[in-house]
Amino acid sequence: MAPANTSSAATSEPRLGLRERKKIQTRQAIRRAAYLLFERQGYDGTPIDQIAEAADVSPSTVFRYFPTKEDIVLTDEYDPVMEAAIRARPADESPVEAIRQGVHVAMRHIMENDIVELRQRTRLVREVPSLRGRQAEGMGQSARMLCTVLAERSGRDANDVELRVVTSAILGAMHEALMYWVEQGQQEDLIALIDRTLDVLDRGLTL
Amino acid sequence: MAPANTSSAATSEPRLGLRERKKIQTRQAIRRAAYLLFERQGYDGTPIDQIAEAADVSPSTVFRYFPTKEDIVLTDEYDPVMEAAIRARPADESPVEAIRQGVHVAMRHIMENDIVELRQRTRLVREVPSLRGRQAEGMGQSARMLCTVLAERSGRDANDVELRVVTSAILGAMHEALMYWVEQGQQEDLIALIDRTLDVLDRGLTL
DNA sequence: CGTTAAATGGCAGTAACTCTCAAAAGATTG
DNA sequence: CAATCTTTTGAGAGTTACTGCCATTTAACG
Repeated sequence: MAPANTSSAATSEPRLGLRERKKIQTRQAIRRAAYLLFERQGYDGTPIDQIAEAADVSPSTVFRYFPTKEDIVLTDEYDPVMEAAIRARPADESPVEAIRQGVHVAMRHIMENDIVELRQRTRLVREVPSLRGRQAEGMGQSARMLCTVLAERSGRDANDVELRVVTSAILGAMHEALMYWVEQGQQEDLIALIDRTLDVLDRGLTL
Repeated sequence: MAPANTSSAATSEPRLGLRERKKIQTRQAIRRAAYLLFERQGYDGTPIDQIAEAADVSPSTVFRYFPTKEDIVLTDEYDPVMEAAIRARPADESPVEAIRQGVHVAMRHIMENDIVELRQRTRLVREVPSLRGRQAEGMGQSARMLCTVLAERSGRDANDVELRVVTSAILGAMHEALMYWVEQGQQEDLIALIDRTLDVLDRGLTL
């Protein structure tokens, strides 16, 4: 199998050493193999050893790249994107509105690059309890990030209860919207759905 | 051991058989032993075998009572209490308000019975990632329950997106409040804190 | 008391990790 | 280019949560 360098992201970046390139490649190989096997025989039905074999690396290496099996599925690097997007918004905007814009940007980013993976991943998260649990962890991280950013904008402490409550509520709501989306067969316009979700929050959770 | 309970002794509750009583007893023994060991040597530092030994049962039995180690920590039976409380509220009350009242009732219930355990448990949940993840699962259950109840009141479908968003946001927010509470040393009045949290939601997540 | 059903304990097996160490491969310097 | 240094990899042994299976004990019931 030839490398085939599918990344296609205008490789104008600083030339990475061979080591770095191989690392990225291996990482991708493992994830690809895993997703394929998960699709075919389910998450729980796929032992790490088998993933390792399919990706042509040793089990040790799999664990080196992904500390837990869940991490193979749950790896998004969109937090920084969203963070940047929010920072770019005017400081007098309401938290909900700022986050709305941040999510819009991150969403467009995802849709362009790997919407297929988003579907697959969300489906897995929905079905496998341990993944759902792990993702909640990730949301905790995102929440802390949002708190920090919003704290700067509003001049509050990043540990302010109300601030933390706001971010947690928003993330909880959006997660639920995502789940709804996959349950419905991912037909709806995701951005519109998220907007509706944020509207509900905006108007004080009235029905 | 002689039966001794047969007729004369007014055994308070609907007379449980010896079997049932022993089961409850065993369950409690395991949990007590576990909490004690967790306190002393941490959650991850305490293998099931040790818990079994301390509770004077076999490891098999531990797994029979608690399908996972996490379940030893996370077992609350307050959902039904809250459900009943919400059902008792007038149907024209807003979701947030109804849940507020439901939480009040459940909280009082907890405070009277096992506030010590609440502290210990919440502390554990805060510290141990796997527990946090598992608890998120539990919140999912609670969310579905709330959806069902609120659906009846509002005449909506229990699967309505907005309904689901509302419950998820509320639960996410309350969870965060609880975390804040333990972080601050559990000094504040928990009920007041939760009220503040719900107020934030009520006014549309403005700061 | 004898029979039945449930709870228990022990044991073997699986799978997700963790640790350690030696070999292989990329980077670096003379 | 060779020698050395550093990073990545693979292999093996060990831990622990969990699953199934079967024999034994123990409560329930006629």
